[in-house]
Amino acid sequence: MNIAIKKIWSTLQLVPTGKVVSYGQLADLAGLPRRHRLAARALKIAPTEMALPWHRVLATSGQISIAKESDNYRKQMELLRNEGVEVINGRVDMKRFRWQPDLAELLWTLQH
DNA sequence: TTGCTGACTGCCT
DNA sequence: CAGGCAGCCAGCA
Repeated sequence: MNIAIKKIWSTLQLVPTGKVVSYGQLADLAGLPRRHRLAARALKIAPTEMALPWHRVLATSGQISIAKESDNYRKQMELLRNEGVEVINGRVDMKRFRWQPDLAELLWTLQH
């Protein structure tokens, strides 16, 4: 499996409960600027048994980026609400819920 | 190699 | 706020 995909997955594990990131932000944090579409692909092909917090990734607009009719769409909304993230009309207020780690937090997280 | 597609973005109407 | 669209970059036929 592609090393870039693995970076996306491992970076996603750092996103704390109750916070969200955009695809582009996730790629940036993984050290892969301009690879937001790769981040999307990484989530799509991620094995279920990895138990990644895939639901904490949204479009930069705050919209859920899955087909509204799909089971996963409903599941993502449910998972987010379960951890305190407000979802209104399929959209999250990114100003309030975006994960914005500062350098100290990132370093701490990477050590544990 | 070429062309098309997509769980994306930013810009412009 | 909703579309439309070009740019983007892997994966796949």
